[in-house]
Amino acid sequence: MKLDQVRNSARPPIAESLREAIRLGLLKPGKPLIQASIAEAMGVSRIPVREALYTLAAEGLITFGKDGGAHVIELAPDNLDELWMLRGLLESHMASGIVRTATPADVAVLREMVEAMDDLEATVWSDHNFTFHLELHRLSDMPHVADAARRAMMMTEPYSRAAINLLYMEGMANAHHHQILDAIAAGDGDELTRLLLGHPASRAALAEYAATTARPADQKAVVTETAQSLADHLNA
Amino acid sequence: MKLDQVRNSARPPIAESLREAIRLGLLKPGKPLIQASIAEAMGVSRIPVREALYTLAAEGLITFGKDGGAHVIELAPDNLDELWMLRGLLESHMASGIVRTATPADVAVLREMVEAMDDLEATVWSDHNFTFHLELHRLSDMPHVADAARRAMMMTEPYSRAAINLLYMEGMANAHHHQILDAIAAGDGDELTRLLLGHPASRAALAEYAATTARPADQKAVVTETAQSLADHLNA
DNA sequence: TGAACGGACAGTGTATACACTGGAATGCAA
DNA sequence: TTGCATTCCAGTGTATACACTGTCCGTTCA
Repeated sequence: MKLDQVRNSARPPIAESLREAIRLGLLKPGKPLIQASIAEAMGVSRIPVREALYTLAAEGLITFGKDGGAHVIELAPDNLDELWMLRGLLESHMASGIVRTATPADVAVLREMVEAMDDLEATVWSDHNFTFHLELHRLSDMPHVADAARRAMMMTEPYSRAAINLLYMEGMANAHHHQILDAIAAGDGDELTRLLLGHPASRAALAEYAATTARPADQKAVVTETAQSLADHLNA
Repeated sequence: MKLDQVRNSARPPIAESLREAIRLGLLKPGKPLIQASIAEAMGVSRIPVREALYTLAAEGLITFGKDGGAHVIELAPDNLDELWMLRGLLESHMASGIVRTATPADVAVLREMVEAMDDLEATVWSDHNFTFHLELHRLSDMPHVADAARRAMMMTEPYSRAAINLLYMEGMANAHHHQILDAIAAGDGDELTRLLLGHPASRAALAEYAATTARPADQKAVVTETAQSLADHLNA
């Protein structure tokens, strides 16, 4: 939902900074999110901060503990498996829409993205991967399915990033992207469906990683300055 | 997400009343939701009302227009189709979990629900149908998939209810429920998957209805008193 | 020693007050 | 009558102030 187009509000930037900080693992799972600290970091009162927090809570990125305080969500390996599977299910469902609506121009854009990723190191690679999948979602022309998929992707992203870093499987992932691209270019919906369901190897790798640590690791990333300073302020 | 267990807050009841009023069609799509009116109806200030509104917005039940005001979401026929399909997709994915975890006691509970629905008139039937599906979701043991399915179901519910009323197909729907029940009792995951994807007849009926009117009709329902009085206050 | 009490404190929940904005209503001139 | 400027107002955004609650820690008493 494009909730972030409100008239003259300080809330959208707050929510977006928090989302980004969580997604990039700058704010670790379980970390308490103190309203006053966020307010201070963003230079506003607690009112818009609270509203941003409730938005994120409904998005599943944070939860309110028994103490009433907000915390970055913690995912058990089971949850990670489920969300990873869910995202594959939704993306594979989008395949038919993608092959239906993708124009040659769209394919060209995707090709550019995929080829640019061939040369990236793992850390920055995850950022591009994220964008690539969002673009696929957009092309599906199924806004609600895409919304659910994005939600699942946002929740798992900190863990996925860490797994990518550790397992260094971006070579494999890039091959996967090229296959996706070819299927779209060929208009082969069945093949695309199969590809987007997720290849077993990467799911197995992630599941293994999740079963052992289930915790995001520190990593470099392309970060907005406000998200970075917000995270710094909260982690201090 | 069980967001509604906050310490000592007036917000959860507000959000729940609004959800219910929207789900039951007491508040029509497009209806402006004036913060001050809701606050007055619930006997609180605008602050907790605003927070409830942002929660519902993230759930997709309301949107904020260009004027900055909140409105009950309006769904075009395309969106309805997509959401019905999405819900079917998610529920069919849950089939394996349901047959895995459902105990004989669970099946007995479901049987009681299904048999009770055989004798209900269409208006109240929808309420029980809603509960029945939530129970299926719970049994799936896939909380995040269930959450996405519930979300889709909440969004379409006002329209579904109206369609059920108009098309009076609850006989068919009840037969469907009995089949679902049998598949669970038999532990037949494949059959349950097929059933939960949605039978074409009902989807066709819904789609036809959506294509013509795409608007919920007035109807009787089992309503919480607070939701009813809230809706009355806002509709006055 | 150990356990119960109590007070400071950190943090959340929300009512009130005020600033801002967009649109509708009003009034005036041509 | 129409066009336009001005005023008003309904409604939102948010800062401030205060109430409440749970927790931690020191103190006191058995």
